[in-house]
Amino acid sequence: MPVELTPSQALGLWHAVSLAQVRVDSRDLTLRQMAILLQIYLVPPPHTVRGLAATLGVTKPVITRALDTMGALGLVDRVRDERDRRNVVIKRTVEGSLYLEKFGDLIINQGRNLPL
Amino acid sequence: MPVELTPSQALGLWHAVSLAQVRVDSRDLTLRQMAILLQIYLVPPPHTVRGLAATLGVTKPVITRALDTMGALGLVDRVRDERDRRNVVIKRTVEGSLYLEKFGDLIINQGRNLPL
DNA sequence: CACAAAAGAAACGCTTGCGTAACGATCGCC
DNA sequence: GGCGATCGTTACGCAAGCGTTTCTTTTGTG
Repeated sequence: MPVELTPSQALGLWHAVSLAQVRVDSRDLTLRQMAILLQIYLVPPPHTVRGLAATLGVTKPVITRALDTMGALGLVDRVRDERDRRNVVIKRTVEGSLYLEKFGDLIINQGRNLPL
Repeated sequence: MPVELTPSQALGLWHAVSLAQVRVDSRDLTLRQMAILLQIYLVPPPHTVRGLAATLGVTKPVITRALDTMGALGLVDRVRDERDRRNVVIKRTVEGSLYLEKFGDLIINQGRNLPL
């Protein structure tokens, strides 16, 4: 189910959401961190460092650092894969789900209130 | 003209756009920087450091630094206000317009290609 | 004219992120 | 059992961001 947007709506929506999010939450995630977070929560598991790095087109340390940061914020969790102990499986958290749920609501509301 | 989105569409759109932007452009603007940039380009001028700080709910140095960075990237320009030389007026640039135009297209295309 | 107020920048010490390169742990396979 | 390959992390030197405070320039007002 595609979403059809005009250029003005597209940028206007991004503008309104960015602004609202900045005002409401001092956590200033980079676009990369946001992409990682959404990938983890919207795409079926399992997620690994290597897989995320390939998906995002960035190096592994970038993923490691983002997981450090977002782990400290409680947004994600890391668990060693017992079947192949070289791997780390990235887990979702309750707090992360809540964070994205609120963020989704924000998008919906800002979209609804777009100026005509 | 409001945009009606389901929770899945809202987060899915943000996910797809973030991912595509990360892959296509190594410039990793923070959410704050993006909010500032969009504010400058979507809201009628003039824009000042003080005004942006108030709009974003952040301190003035945050704006100064963001303008430094984005100025170095060619996305914005600063000009002293000749009518009140304490002020600095933030100007749009051709490169900044291009950047946002491409970004808008990206949003539109990702919205159009959202999974059903 | 003097002087407080205002705008923006710069300074300070700190934190976080970067890319590259090196590292330890673990696996698969001969 | 040994050994190259793979996975994630750590180390390194550096760039950029943060909040707070201080400074410089300019304005307006008594």
